Amino acid sequence: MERKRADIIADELEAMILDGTFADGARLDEVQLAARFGVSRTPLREALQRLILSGLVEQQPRRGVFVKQPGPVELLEMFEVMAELEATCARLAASRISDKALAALRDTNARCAEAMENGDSDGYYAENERFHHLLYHDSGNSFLEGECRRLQRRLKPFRRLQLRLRGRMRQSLTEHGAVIAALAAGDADAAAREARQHVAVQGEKFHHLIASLKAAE
Amino acid sequence: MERKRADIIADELEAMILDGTFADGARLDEVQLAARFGVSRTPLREALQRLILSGLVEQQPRRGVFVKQPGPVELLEMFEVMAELEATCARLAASRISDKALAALRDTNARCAEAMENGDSDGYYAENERFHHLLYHDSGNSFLEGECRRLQRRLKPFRRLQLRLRGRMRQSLTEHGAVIAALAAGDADAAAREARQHVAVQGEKFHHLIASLKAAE
DNA sequence: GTCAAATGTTTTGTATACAAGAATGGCAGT
DNA sequence: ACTGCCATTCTTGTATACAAAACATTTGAC
Repeated sequence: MERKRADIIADELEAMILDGTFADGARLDEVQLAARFGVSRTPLREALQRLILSGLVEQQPRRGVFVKQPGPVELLEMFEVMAELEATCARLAASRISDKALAALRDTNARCAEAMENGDSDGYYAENERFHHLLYHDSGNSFLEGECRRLQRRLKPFRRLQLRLRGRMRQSLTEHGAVIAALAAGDADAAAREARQHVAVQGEKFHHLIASLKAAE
Repeated sequence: MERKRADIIADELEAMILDGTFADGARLDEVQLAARFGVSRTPLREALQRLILSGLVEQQPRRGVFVKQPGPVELLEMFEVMAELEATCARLAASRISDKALAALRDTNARCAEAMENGDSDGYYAENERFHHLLYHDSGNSFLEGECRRLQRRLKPFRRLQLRLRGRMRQSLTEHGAVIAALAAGDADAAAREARQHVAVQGEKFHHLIASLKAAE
């Protein structure tokens, strides 16, 4: 199944925006980008359409598309929704999860611990992401799973920054453990609470996040 | 701010799909539709792109796009997510809602009651929708509000069907009251529970509806 | 010198033309 | 009669050409 060029370009553009290749508010010039990718405007516009709908850029009719990096408020809102979505996954998983899936969660968290001990930040990140994806899946609701993945993907770059905070990995690990324990006990409310708490960005942490963002500019 | 033709076409196509103008699995022929709307393939393809991303149709590369009506399982999953999203709105609103907003909710529900007494099904539907949109807004999280509206819009046609069930309007009204009461008391957990229940019931009712429809055939 | 109108340029939105892959139908061979 | 292969045709994907709207610049009047 061959993907079309527009798909590839959309992915590349998305990566570039998330990587900060384009500044906030920068205009994405169609002809310029078309030349850069070696295609005509048609597939490029198709790619832009996708970015518009995913919310990464904004279109002003007859004027062009501009990258729209989320501001502090919007970011906080998205994290809040992410926390609630993951809480929902945990709540549903509490009564639906299988022993095998529970074991997989434990296994993944063990690998997180291992990566932490080795000081392997990238490895930790990968296993952490796996943990969350497993949780989404364990909700037993594939639509929910999809929505979670979508939002997580959007928040990825900001989440990654958070990991830099000192001691975050160890704390995160403990929180994963709490979620697992609640799931094992079949306690839906506790599982939801722990998962929400794990993702929620609050007070001081948020300030740090904003500060890192500014520092990264 | 002038909308472009592609936007209008996208809306019309969406309405047609939701109205059942196209059967499930039907192919949307580009040239045919372009002729029908009196435009070239370019804006039409743009409109199709939007439908693809909103999940109403599915694209098979090099083969075309096909309408993808959600099956019973997917539908139940979506209702479940809707219930949880609205529960989240209620939870957040419980600690954030203003007296004025609370009054607006009460007001809207009163109009629901009025419509019910008049046997005005359409009026009830409109005020009910307004009630839910107010709740989304009262979450104080505009990103969440947007996600809720998006999913609600997707579920609209199915939601509408279930109003036919006997006694549904009265029950719905009572449930709205319970949500309002919890919000007034500032009880986040209760508000979440009531809102979740209110929407979840719709999912269950949907089962009944499916059964009735099949029985009626 | 400044403001404004007009023209020219750039850029988006749309139409059409072209290329390539997939479906279809016929033909031959068994 | 049935199956496999080839050619034709149809459809999608991409490039280019055209139209119209926004932006910039220049020129003219006060």
